[in-house]
Amino acid sequence: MAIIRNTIAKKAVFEIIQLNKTAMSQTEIFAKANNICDRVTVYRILERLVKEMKIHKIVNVNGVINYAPCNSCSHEQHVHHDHLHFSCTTCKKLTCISDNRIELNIPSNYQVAEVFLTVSGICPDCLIIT
Amino acid sequence: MAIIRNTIAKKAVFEIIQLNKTAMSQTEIFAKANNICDRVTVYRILERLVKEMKIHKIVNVNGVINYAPCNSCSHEQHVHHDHLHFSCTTCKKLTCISDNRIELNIPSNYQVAEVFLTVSGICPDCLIIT
DNA sequence: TATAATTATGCAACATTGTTGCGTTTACAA
DNA sequence: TTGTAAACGCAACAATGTTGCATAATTATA
Ligand SMILES: [Mn+2]
Ligand SMILES: [Mn+2]
Ligand SMILES: [Zn+2]
Ligand SMILES: [Zn+2]
Repeated sequence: MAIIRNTIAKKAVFEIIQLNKTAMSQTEIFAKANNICDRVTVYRILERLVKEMKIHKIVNVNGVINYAPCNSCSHEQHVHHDHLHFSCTTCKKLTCISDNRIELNIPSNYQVAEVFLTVSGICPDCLIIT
Repeated sequence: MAIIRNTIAKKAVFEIIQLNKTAMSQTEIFAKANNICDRVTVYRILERLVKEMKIHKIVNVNGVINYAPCNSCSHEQHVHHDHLHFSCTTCKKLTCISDNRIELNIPSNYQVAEVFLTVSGICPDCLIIT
C-alpha cells in the first residue's frame, strides 16, 4: 500500500480548492498557487487528491476539466456523484449544486456506471447584475 | 444574411457524420475525410454545420468535443437537447440515446438554459464480447 | 458573359491543456 | 539518523483547438 505524503504544495493546492466557492481548472489553481511548485506538479497533485477522494473532477461544457472539493463522498459515490453542476454562461463559473434525483430512461442493454449532469445558464450572481 | 454554400468538403464531412452510428471527434472525422481538405477547414465546416443545425456538439467525459447528426432539431431544442449521451468506457464510443425526461431540482435563482446529460458505462456491443 | 462581392480554403503560426521520462530532492518510517 | 519510496522540477512532447492572411471558388449582378 502506497504511503500518502502531505507535501507543502499538496496542502496549498487543496486549500485553494477548498476555499473557493466554485470549481476551478488546473490553470486557475496554478495561477493562485503563487509558484509554490511547477505546473506539472499541480497536475500530479490533482490526480492524487482525486484518488484520495478529497476532490472530484468535473468536465465543463467547453471540455476543460475542473476540480471541486468532495464534501460527503463515499467510496461508491466518489465519481458517480449524486449532484449536478451548473455552468454559468456569463461568468463561466462552474458550481456544484446539492443532490438531485434523476430518473434515467436508458435501454436495459446499456450498463450504467456514472451519471454526469451539467446544466448551463445564468447563475444568481450574474442575474442580479443584469 | 450570409449565403450558405455547399462545398465538396462540407458535403463529405456531413456524410461522414451521418453515416456513422456514433458521435465523432474532429480528429476522427478528419481521419475519415481522406485529405479532402485541411484539418482547419474541418473545424470551420463543423462550426457551420452546428450553426445550420445539421449536427450537434457533445462534450465527452474526457473533455473531447464530439459531433453527431441532428435528427429532429427545432430552433429551441438545437442545443438544449432532449436526449442523453452514453459514453462507453470500453470502446470509447459516444452514442446518442433517444429522449429522456429528467426532473431538475435546481434552486430557483438559477436560470437554466441547457441540460447536458451524459452517462458512462458499458455499451451493448462491448457487453456481448465480455 | 464579364466583373464584383462574398464565402470558403490552405497554410503557417500560435495557444491551451495535458502527459511522459528522468535525474534529483524530500518526507516519513524505522 | 538514515534508507527508501514518494514527490518534484525541468524539458520535451502530444493533442486539440484558434487566428491571420493571402488565395481560390462560388454566387450575384451588371
Ligand atoms: Mn461537484
Ligand atoms: Mn446527441
Ligand atoms: Zn455567473
Ligand atoms: Zn463500447
